[in-house]
Amino acid sequence: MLGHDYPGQICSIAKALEVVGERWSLLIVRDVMNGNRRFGQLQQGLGVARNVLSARLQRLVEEDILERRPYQSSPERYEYFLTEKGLDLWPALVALLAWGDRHSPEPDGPPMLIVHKGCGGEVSDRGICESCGELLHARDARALPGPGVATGELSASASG
Amino acid sequence: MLGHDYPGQICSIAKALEVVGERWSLLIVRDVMNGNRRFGQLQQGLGVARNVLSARLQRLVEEDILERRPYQSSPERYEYFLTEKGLDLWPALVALLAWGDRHSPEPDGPPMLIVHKGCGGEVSDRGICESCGELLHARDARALPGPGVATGELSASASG
DNA sequence: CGACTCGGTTGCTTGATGCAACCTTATGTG
DNA sequence: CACATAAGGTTGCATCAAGCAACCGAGTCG
Repeated sequence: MLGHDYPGQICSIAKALEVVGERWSLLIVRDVMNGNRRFGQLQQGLGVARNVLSARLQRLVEEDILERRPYQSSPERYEYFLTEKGLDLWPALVALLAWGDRHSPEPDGPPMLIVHKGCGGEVSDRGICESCGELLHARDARALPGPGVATGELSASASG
Repeated sequence: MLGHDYPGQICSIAKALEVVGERWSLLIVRDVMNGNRRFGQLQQGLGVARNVLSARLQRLVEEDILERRPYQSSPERYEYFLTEKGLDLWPALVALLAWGDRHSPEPDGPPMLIVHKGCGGEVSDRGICESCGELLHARDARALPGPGVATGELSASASG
C-alpha cells in the first residue's frame, strides 16, 4: 500500500496501517498463518516480486510481527514464524475475510473457511465459533479450502 | 497501499484488500464513520493529497462503499456517506484499532475510544460491548477522543 | 470588482513496485 | 571436474502511483 507513515494521524488505526497497511504485508501474514513459512513458498504463492517480499519480511521482523528462525545451517536457510503480536492480527484478518465473502461472493461459495479446531464449527466475522459460541484466537482456528476453490493450497495448519 | 489487484489470489482477504487495501482508503472510511463527510474536511483531517483523495473517493463510490449525495445545488456540493457495505467494515476497523492500541500504545492511553451508544461501555477488539456483552455493529457505537489525545476532532457521531 | 469557499482537475517530481538477472552456499549428476 | 538445480536473497532498471502546488468554475461576501 504505502511504504511509509500517515503523518499527523493520532489514531491507532493509522498506526496499525503504517505497519501492516503496506501492499502485501497482510497477505504475507495470512500465508504464514496458513503454514507457508519460507521465502520461496511465499513468493510463489503470492506472486509478489522477490525484492518486495524481502523488504516486507524484513519490515515485519523489525516490527516484531514475524520471527526469522534458521531451520538448517550451511547453507543457512530461514523460516518465518508469527510472534504473539503477529498472531494478534487474526481478528482483523477474519473480519476482512468475512467482509470479502459477504460483499464480493464467489459463485460457488467462499474460497477459504476458518473453522474452530476444537469443535469444527465455522468462525464468524468476529472470530467467534458459530457452533459452540467460544471467543477464539489465532491458535484455536484453522483455515480450510472452501467450496469456492477448485484445489486449494491451504492444507497446512493455521497455528502460527 | 496498492492501487491495483493481487493477481492469482483466490482468497477473500485479498479481494477485500484490492478495494480497501489501497493507501488512505481505510482511513477515509474511518473518517466518514466519524462524521467527516466532505472533501475539504477529509483532505484537511487526513493530510492526503487532493488528487489522491479524489481518486480514492471515486473508487470507494464505484465499489459501493461510499455514497455521494449533494447537500446543496448551485454550486453543487457533495457529501459522502457510508453504504451498508461500508458500514460492514466496522469490525475490521475495530480489530485494527485494538491491535494498534495493544501493540503500539501511546504513553497516555489510547487516542480514540469506541463506546457502545446504548450503555456507554467500551468496545472490545471483536466489537463486543465490554459492559453489557452485546455484539455490536457500526450504528451501535460511537468514537470518542481517548486519554491519549490532547484535543481531538472526533466529536461527530459515529453512525454512518 | 476583488477575495474567499468548496470540490475538485492538471502537471510535474519523487518514490515505491514489478521484473529479470545475478550471487552465494550447497547437493546431485555424468 | 563441469554443469545443473535449489534456497534465499540482492542489484539494476523501467514503470506506475503518490505527493505537491497551481489552477479552474460556480457562487457568496464585502
